[in-house]
Amino acid sequence: MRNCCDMRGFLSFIVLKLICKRNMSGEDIRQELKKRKGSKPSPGTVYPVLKALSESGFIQEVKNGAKEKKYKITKKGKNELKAATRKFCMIFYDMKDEFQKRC
Amino acid sequence: MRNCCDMRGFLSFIVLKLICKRNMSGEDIRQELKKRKGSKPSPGTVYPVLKALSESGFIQEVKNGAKEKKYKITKKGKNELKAATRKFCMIFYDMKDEFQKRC
DNA sequence: GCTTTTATATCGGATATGCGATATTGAAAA
DNA sequence: TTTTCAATATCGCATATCCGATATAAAAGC
Repeated sequence: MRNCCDMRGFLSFIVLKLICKRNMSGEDIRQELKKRKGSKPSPGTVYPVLKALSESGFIQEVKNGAKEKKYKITKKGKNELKAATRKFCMIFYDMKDEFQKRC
Repeated sequence: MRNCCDMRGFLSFIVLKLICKRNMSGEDIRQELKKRKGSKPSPGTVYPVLKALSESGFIQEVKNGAKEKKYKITKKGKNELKAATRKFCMIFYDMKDEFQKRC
């Protein structure tokens, strides 16, 4: 997640955040993003992100015998997410109020 | 702000949000982003965004006689911001908690 | 065993973003 | 008036993103 929070490409950030909450597969992630965004990201969008996160050591495959690969976040990934979250909150500082209004 | 919240390019979103809070110039915005991000975005980053927002009718130049151009948000810009904010909150739903922890 | 379906993987390409460099403008200072 | 400086403006470019298409693989159903 080299350039996370450089103002473009928050996808890997979100994906890492999602996997942090619970182990997820590529399909799980596509589903979840469909719920949030309205549109389901294409396979060519999601899988390369998973690969990159995996190669960076931020997530790790959980073997469950099935075709579907679930990923879990690693220690390293948690640290990365923490740092990215800090940045995110600084950048989108104002959004705090919006969330409060809404939730 | 055609593609706001398509997961890349949140800069125009932030800029619109900032200008909504108070009238700002390009320099003001660069300063504010430096505070938040750590690095000051280059002129080539900020001014084209202002131009685009202006051409879309989301912001409007405020004549103050000075060299510095202040922009204010327009009615149309407010609507756009509102819609974008709604999307933002849906996508980054989880971040609500983070903000609460932090602020 | 064969077909269908579902999930994963990869590749090429279009796109827009953000930067650096440079030019221009206008105000203030000298 | 000229110089200096700060803010704005524009241009070309490298880059990463995300998509669509396609391929592979594995499970399920028949």
